[in-house]
Amino acid sequence: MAEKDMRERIKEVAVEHFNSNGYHGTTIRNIAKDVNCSLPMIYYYYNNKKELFDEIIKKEYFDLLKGQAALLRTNNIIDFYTKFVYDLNSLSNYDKKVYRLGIKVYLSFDGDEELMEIMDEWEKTILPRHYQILKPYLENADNDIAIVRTLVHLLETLIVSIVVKNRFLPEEEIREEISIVLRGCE
Amino acid sequence: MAEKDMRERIKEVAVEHFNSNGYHGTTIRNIAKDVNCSLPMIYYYYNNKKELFDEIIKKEYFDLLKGQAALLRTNNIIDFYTKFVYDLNSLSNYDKKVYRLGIKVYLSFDGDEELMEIMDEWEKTILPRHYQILKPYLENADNDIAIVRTLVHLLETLIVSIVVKNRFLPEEEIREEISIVLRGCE
DNA sequence: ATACAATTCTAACGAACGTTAGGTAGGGGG
DNA sequence: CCCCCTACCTAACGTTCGTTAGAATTGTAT
Repeated sequence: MAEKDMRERIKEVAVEHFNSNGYHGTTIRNIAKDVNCSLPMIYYYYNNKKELFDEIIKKEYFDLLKGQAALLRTNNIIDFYTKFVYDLNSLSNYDKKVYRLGIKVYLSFDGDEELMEIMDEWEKTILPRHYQILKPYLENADNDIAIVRTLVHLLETLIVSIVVKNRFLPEEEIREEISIVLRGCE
Repeated sequence: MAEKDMRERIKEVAVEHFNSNGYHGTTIRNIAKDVNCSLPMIYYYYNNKKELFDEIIKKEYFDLLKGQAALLRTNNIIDFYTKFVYDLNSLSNYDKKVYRLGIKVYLSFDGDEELMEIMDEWEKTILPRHYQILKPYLENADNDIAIVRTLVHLLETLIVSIVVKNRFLPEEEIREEISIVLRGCE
């Protein structure tokens, strides 16, 4: 009967519900209804509601982030960052929802203290990572750290636009904005 | 017995709860407990939970936004935007929470369709407004619209940092980032 | 065929939810 | 003194929640 692995189907539907209604707004009953299984089925695969939510953030979301962070870069830094953002447009619906849910927790709009701490740890790695990427292109800038910070801030909004607000951002607009911040670097 | 107007006290506590636990995570009982009043007291002043939430967004949040939008500007555009962001640091705790809650609805992490539509209407006014402010300083730029868009995007992240993540942003950092985007304008 | 484990179910538990019915307390005007 | 309105209460309604007990079903190895 199962078209896919039941455990996976539950997680997919859960992502949808947590995304639309938040942790507290999501009910196990509604998940079960959409999965087309009985209610205790959920408890067969996940010990409780929180464990289901945690697995989505800890596994799915961070897998996504780490995949992104490991992208190889071209030799043109503006191309690289443009592609980095633009490719978010074509993320699968599932990945987009996972991403959105992660950002929700990152902004402490959902989830709990424990997940927030994991987010904080990750956040600390962001600036240094981009500084490493950009360093070669910023050698003749006196405000290199500020430029990296500004770029990361801009990226954050662009990511939110695509993933959270579910807008499509044209490549040209992304390139324009990144170019404005990285003006003078090449 | 009432130190303040009861209706106002309920709203203040409600802001706190909606902020920490979201709409679905907030219970009328817990609000009543923190207000130190009985449960039906809430229903004496507000018809139901949703009306309480809606009043916070529709009145408190948009009052805040409109107050911000009406700020007078100095003759130095970088000073103006730096002050615009920096002043968010010293928002009252209540206002900060209202702001945070508004952004949560804006990102459709909470609230309902109806509130989202109000947010969309507001959002449409943002770019034109800043374009009007910046136009005089951008006359010799060919990508003026892109610069305005980039600045608004940067502002969004800075606002989120202060209001949502509850960080303090030093004036100098704000000024640096805004200057990078507005490089060449004065 | 039979035994056993993995998978899925029906039914129900207690607790907490939003909301309401119907009361009490107190003060100001007649 | 009594009436009535405002402000507040206790108690309960019906519903839905997360979770579990325990049985039915299915698949698989012998």
